[in-house]
This record gives sequence, C-alpha cells and structure tokens, in this order.
Amino acid sequence: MSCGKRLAEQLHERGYRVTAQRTIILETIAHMENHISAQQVYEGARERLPGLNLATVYRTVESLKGAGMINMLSTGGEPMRFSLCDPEHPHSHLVCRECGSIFELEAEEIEAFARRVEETTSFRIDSVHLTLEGLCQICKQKPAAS
Amino acid sequence: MSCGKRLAEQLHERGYRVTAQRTIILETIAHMENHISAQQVYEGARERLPGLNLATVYRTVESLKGAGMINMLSTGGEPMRFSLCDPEHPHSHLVCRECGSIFELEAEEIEAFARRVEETTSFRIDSVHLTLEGLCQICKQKPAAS
DNA sequence: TTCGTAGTTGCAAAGATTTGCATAAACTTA
DNA sequence: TAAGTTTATGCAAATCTTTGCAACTACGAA
Repeated sequence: MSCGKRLAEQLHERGYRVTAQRTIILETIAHMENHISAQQVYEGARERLPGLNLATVYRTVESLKGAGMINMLSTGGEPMRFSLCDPEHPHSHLVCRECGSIFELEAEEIEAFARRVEETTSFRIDSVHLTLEGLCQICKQKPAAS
Repeated sequence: MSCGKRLAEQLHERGYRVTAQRTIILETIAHMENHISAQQVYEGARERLPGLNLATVYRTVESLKGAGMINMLSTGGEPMRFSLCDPEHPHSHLVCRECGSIFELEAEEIEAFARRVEETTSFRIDSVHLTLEGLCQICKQKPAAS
C-alpha cells in the first residue's frame, strides 16, 4: 500500500475525515527528512493542490497532532515545525540553543514517567510535549558567547 | 528587601541589565496568582510605566526565560503564558484539553531524567520544557464530546 | 446511489509574535 | 562623576497563527 494511503487509513481509523488537503499535507510532512515549518508544508503541498490555503495547513496540523500522527517542535523564537510520528520510535527533542541543531531522544523513560503521573494525579495523559534546551557537545566546549 | 528588588538583584547576578521595564514586568508576573499572557503583562505593567511597548514585553520574557526566572506555558492554540519560577518548587504543567484547567506537577523526576540525558548524550541541559496534555479527573468521566 | 448531517475548507480579517533600526539607558572604567 | 561601550527600548513594519463565516465535501444511513 502506498504511503499516503496508509496514512489516510490511520486518519480514518482515528475518527478524522480523509480529505485531499489532509492526505497531501500528511504526505508532504512524511516525505521531509527534517522538521518542516507551516510555510514549507504550504509551499510543498500547494504544488500538488494549488488552491490550498495556509489557514488550512495550520488547522490540519492541529488535527494531525490531535490524531497523534505528527510531532510539533518549538525552538525559542522560531516558528513551529512538524514531523511525522513514528509509532515504533517515539521521541522528544533536544535543541542546542547555540547552534540550533536538533537531536532526537528516545522516549521510553518519558512514557514511563507519564504513566506514573497518571497514577498519582488521576489525569489521563494523551500527549507529552517535551523539549529540552541546552548546549550540544561541541558548543558547550566553546567559551560563553555573551 | 522588597520583592522587586530581590528579583532585580537575581537578574543582575545572572548578567542581565536591570531596567525599569524588566523590573516592572517581573513584578507584574510575580504578583499574579496564575499564568499570565503577554497582553496581560503589558496591560498590568503599563499602569506603572505608561510608555511601555508590547514588543518589549515579548523581548523581556524571552530574556527572563533565558535567565531561568520565568516558566512559559503553551496550551494548544492559545497564546503563550508566563509565571515566575520558584526555585524551591520547580514544576511542569498538566493541562486538561477539555476544560483547560492547569495543574502543576513536581519536577524532581524530570530533573533526574534531565541529568540522565546529560550523561547519555553529552548535552548540557539548561531548560526542560514539559507540558502534558490530557483529560483531568472530572472530564475523563464524561462521555467523549466529539 | 442519493440524502442529510456534521466536519472541512477558503477567504479575509484579526490577533499574536518577531524584527530592523535609530535612540536611549545601564554599566564599566578611568 | 563623566565618557565610552554595550545592551535594551520604542516604533513601525513584517511575519506567524488563529478565527468567523459561508460554501463545500466526506461519509454513514436510507
């Protein structure tokens, strides 16, 4: 089955309507190596769906996040960026505030943490948004910039 | 020593310049019970400093975050909100996506997690931004809305 | 296959946040 | 305390994101 079709099926299973816009936006995000901004999604997806509107991109990524199909990443100051969730390989982000590089972090321990929080608070946790900021191995060896 | 003076001193110790804007913005955030939006900070602080500009509020909270003096909280869709860091009592947030209520979460375990990440990745972690979303005890008992 | 309902989209406008630049203020040093 | 350097501020404009509303479309039921 094609990548787009499988994604559309997942969307449907989770109770979301499958539209051309959603399918194409999802494929656009899926085919990107790195995290991609709303503007980039818009430009990429519009090549295949010229009438697409930027507001639709924003509403769609919000839905896709609700469906647990994409990750959102916000690094200080810069616009939000998105990437496809890989259910086999959940992760959180490690952002270097000096050089901006992004590392991914396995989330098993965060999952375990979330389950523990559920027990102590009676919350039902749906999504864990974790971003760690700091200095990467290279930048932390340089003298402080300021 | 007054609250504002103590905060200004902390700011100075961390290498940031102490200006009237920063002091008043910091006090405005400190005197709020709950998390407060940029607009609210602006309105509150402007009563004491009429010439204050909204852009300054945004730049200031960015600096204050860099200084580790405030927490930022983003709940899906809504504008960013801020609160004073309490070093005796670090915390992360638990947001109910149904009723919007916010709970605070002790962060000892997150701290421990961050230290472990430092060991495995050679990163130096400065800030941990964690927001957990889900359903609170009350909302999870209601039937699904959609 | 057709119909009805509820969820989606496009558009335009509003709201939130960031940025460039000239001016002003804070802090260091003498 | 005055001068010089560096950083912060205000303003206006740009950018990013959300929202209201009318038209449209997906999809379950008939």
